[in-house]
Amino acid sequence: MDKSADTHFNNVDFLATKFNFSDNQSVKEPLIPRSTLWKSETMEDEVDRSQRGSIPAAAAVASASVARHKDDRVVNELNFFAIDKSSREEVSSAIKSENVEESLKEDKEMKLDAGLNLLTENIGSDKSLVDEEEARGNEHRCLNLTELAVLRDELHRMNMENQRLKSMIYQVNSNCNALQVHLLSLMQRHGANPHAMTADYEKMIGRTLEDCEKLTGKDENSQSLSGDKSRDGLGSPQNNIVESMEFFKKPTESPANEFVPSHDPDKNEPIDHRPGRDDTAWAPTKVQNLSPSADQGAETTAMIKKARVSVRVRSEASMIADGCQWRKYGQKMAKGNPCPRAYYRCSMAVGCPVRKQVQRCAEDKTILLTTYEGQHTHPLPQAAMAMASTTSSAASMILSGSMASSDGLIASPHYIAGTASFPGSLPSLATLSATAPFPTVTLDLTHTTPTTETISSNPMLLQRPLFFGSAMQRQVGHALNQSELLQVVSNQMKQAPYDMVDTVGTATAAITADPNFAAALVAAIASVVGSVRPNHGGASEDVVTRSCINENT
DNA sequence: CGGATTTGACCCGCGC
DNA sequence: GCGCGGGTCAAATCCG
Repeated sequence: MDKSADTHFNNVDFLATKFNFSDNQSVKEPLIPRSTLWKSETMEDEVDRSQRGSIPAAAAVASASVARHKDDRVVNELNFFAIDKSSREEVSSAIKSENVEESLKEDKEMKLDAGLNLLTENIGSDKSLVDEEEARGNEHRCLNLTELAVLRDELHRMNMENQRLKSMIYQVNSNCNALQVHLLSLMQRHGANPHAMTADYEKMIGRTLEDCEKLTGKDENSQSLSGDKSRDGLGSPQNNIVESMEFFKKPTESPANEFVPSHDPDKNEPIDHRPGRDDTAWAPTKVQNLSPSADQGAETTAMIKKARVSVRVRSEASMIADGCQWRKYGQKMAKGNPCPRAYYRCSMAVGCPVRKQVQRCAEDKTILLTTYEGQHTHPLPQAAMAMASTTSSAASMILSGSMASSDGLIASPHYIAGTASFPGSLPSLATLSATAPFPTVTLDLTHTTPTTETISSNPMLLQRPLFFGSAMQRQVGHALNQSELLQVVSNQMKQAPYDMVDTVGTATAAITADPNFAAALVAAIASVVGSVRPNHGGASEDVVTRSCINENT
């Protein structure tokens, strides 16, 4: 991929994953990481303090900025943007000039206020020393009041800026979505011609970059502060892309967005597995008819429905914060574990089939094992995307393995003695178990820092410094909560497009060689590229899917 | 009062 | 057929 494309993905990645501008989410759980967001250490400390004190991140930013006065304001505001250098400079100059003007204006107002007060205080009075002191005191108070007003103004501006950034992120997300869908269509069209596909892909990247440039400052005034219009993509320069996205969605109803895009091996047609359209969506576990007599397609479908993703994290809390709303519907004592297993279902939308089980590890009670099953049928908040897309991509990976086998069991080349680890991921970070009743991918986030040996022995980790190992090493330096940890994993997984594009030629060759692989690959790429889709993000599971790609290429 | 949680009953698949 | 274990249901209860 060319450099510009890299930049684009960096921007998307940063905007989509480093910030959480969703109103409620940012209030409940600030997801601003330490490592890259703040340039000023002192400011970072302030934000950290605020987070510890449960002060919303936005407020923390505002207060930090306010505390710094005008000189630092420019830098602080710039830190909101993680855009490329040129865009940053443009925005910087724009904000600078704006601030200079505003500073002058504020100074004038202060002087004016001071003068008026003095006049008011001194009219018709003898200039005794006491009066003079009183006047000075009043003047001082007035100055403080003015400063307060200025600070309030500043806060207001920050809020407006936040709103604007929100809408920007939304539009960048739209771009990314369009990119994803376009890539899928290209893969389908040029499956036999990797070169043509790469050319098209680069063209598309270029076009989207242009749109991003427009977004990131060249036409700031056109950005709706309310965000409503831009969220819909109406009147935005991305309209054409959004439209094309809608267009490309239609044939398969956005496979990456919904449940696992699979192919009927017999008909070679996409199967709609979306739970909302599935009659058995609310009776998943009672449909355990994985009988050998069933045809391969039905078997695969059942397998997908039962595909699970487990996440192991160390936590004292009873449940990890994954951004979703859950309603507990049962609790059982599981055999061999003194800790009860709790059953939850997603309550963010009526009829959402996603369930999860939460249980403490019998061996180590500090480890919380959360198992997700199913696919959300509704938009998800940013914080929930990583986990949500985990299940779909895991299912797609499982699908790719099962479809390659004749007996419907997982037959991945990684599959050794029932459990497989994946190249490109950290050892034991992601495992696929076929010994469980249903295929389960386990993400073990209890392992914090990989050793030097594990990194050096893994070419994938050496290939790109930002990949899992090093990033985890850097970012797990401080205590992470579950959401942060998932974000770390998610962020690193969003780097996957580089590898994906690098291997796109060989991947295409694999597609042409094995039609069944196409479905899994499309799902994998969809979840990698489409990680910022509102109801379906690519994230930690990408370790699985990308590994699948690498393995098959 | 409405939504969430608790908890015992029930259903179902599986192994013996 | 029976018992066991996992999973779900639904009435009772809790809570904001």
